[in-house]
Amino acid sequence: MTAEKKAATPGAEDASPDKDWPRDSLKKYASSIDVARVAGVSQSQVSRTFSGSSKVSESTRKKVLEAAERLDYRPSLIPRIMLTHKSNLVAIVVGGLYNPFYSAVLEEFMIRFQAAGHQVLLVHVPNDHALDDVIPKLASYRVDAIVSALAILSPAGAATLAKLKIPVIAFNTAVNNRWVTSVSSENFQAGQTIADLFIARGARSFGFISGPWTSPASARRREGYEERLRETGAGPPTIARGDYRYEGGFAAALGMFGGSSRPDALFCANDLLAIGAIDALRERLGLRVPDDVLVAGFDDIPAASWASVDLTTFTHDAAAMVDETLSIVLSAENGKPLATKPVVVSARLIERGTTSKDLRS
Amino acid sequence: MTAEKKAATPGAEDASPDKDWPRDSLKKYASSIDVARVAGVSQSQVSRTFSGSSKVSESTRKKVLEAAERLDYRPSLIPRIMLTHKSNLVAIVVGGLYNPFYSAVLEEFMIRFQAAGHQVLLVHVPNDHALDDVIPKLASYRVDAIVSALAILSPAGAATLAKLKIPVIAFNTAVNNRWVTSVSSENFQAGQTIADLFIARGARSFGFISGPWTSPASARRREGYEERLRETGAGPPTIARGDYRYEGGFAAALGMFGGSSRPDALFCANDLLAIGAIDALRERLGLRVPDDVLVAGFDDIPAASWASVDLTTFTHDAAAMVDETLSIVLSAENGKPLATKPVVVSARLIERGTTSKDLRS
DNA sequence: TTGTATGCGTTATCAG
DNA sequence: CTGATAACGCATACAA
Repeated sequence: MTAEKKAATPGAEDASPDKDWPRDSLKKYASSIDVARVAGVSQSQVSRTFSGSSKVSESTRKKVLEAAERLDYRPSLIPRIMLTHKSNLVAIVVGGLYNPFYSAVLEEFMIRFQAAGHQVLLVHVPNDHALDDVIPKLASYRVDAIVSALAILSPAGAATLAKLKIPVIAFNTAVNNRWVTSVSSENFQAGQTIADLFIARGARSFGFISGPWTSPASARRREGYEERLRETGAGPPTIARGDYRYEGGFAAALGMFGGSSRPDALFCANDLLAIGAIDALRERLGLRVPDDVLVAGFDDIPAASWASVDLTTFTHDAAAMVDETLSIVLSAENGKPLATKPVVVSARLIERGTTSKDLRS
Repeated sequence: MTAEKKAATPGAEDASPDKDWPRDSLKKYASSIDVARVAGVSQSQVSRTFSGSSKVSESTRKKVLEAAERLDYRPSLIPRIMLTHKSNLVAIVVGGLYNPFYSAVLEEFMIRFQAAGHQVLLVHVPNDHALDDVIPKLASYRVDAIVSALAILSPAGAATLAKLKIPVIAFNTAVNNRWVTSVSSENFQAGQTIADLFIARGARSFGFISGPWTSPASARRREGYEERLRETGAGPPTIARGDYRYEGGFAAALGMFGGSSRPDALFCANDLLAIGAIDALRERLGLRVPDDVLVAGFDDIPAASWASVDLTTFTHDAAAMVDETLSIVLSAENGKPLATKPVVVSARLIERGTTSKDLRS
């Protein structure tokens, strides 16, 4: 049966003209074969005209372009994926965009990847565990690489990813192996730096509001902070757990400063927590920042520089993060294994109003 | 030549066993043929096992699954796209994620689309004009639909889209035709509502800080505001142009309130502008909000509910927006033309502190 | 139930 | 420079 169609092809150029297109309703796009037929050339020439790889005479080129225009032809990239085993698709996995920092990084990535000729497949996973549900989908779309902006990436999740043999770049994760490269900011150093700053401003008692316990980034910032406090002979900080959100910072600060003894310097694992904490101090507890309490955050989200907030914080070197990631992805495309060392990009202190007071004065 | 390979297939199951896989370095994934060979069944059976559409005997099913496991087989979706002319890919076009409202909507979309079995291709375009560069790419990836969160969509851009015969859902655009459906909030009514509220609070002179002139959403909000002010006999509002960003609101407010005559009620086209304006009033001009000036915004971004901001604003019915969009996309997939009427979802007033004062008291 | 053959829309190879 | 043809990996109609 099907052989019949085939058999008819040899002389088909001039066969049933009405059979040209409105055949099946499924077909939405003209194919190179359709174009070829209309232009009166071979399909190869159409392909060559659009890929530009090979030479085509000006006359055929013109005929092809005309026919293509008439049929609204858009070459499909799908078959190419099959042939080359490269989709030019990069998946970005995010767990939530409520933190403006992630939005900003995501945007940066989109721009850069597009510029490099990649398309971005955006994937949302509510939590680390759900990763297993999404991964097969990504593999099925043959993404070239996966960038995980997930705050946390469990060893189990990492294992799932590793099985796919797809290069993975993960932010702020402890995992790092043949298929997973970790990219983080200088979290530990930032913690140290803030401790130094607080001490220089005359602070005597210290507080820290963390992200989720599972967040390596939060843990590292805290470690640096605690270590430096210990080194300088200051007492250990009071710790409260937040969740990286405004509300978490607000509630944690209420708890930490509601009692009798209160810290006079507070480091928060991110800006959202810090802003929540500041609001709790000012609006609910009647404390002044920085006159009574020094506060610092991390991320340098847009709100941190608002006049009413003016928060001391750290900027990630977003450009470097993206650069590194991009180069990892690109080199991985040549089949090379990933760099085996975690990548660390700088975090720069931005001093603003919330630490501008010398507590001894 | 190639025919030889083909000819060899019949008895190939037991042929050169080393030829099994590490053939070409390009190939990263096992194919259904590889699995079939290892399992000792036909490729069809592998396909059937994974698609689940047809019946497969328990014994073969088991053999197939085992082989697949051993080879880390992940069925590719790419060929299916070719067969069905459906990619299950939906493109979301964004112009910038600096506005938390967009991030939130984007996240909502991702979640819903994924739940509906679609993947999201995220595309960034710096401006309306650049849309033309990106569209062909999207067509080449055979996306099923395009959701444009671009604040503006020019008629030219719309025309480009229409040629592709890809369903487009655009937010807050004036365009609406066979291929482009517009989805917006009740911008006009919101403008009226705010005017009413200001008047009820005893305001006498009014101000408005707009988004970019090209933004239809901003224009509609202003129109409703102005119309109601006119109806009630109040003077026309002082207008300043912002750009939907904090800095724009800050600068615009400085200009509008820096002179001798100043409005005592200010409506801003979005929350970011409003927050910028408030900061300018409080931190730079020494004015009190709401005691001296009432302020309202639009979007209900997270920061609007921060204790230090406490901004009166409007929430979009994000869930409805996504619902509508999703149903449009899904129905369009059956080849039906798009709904010809623009979709309007409700905007609900959220009264907060920045309008809590009665100016006459 | 299972196997065979064919097509989807490209690119690459190989003859002309 | 041009045309035929073989893949790529899967789904499906058809035959067995």
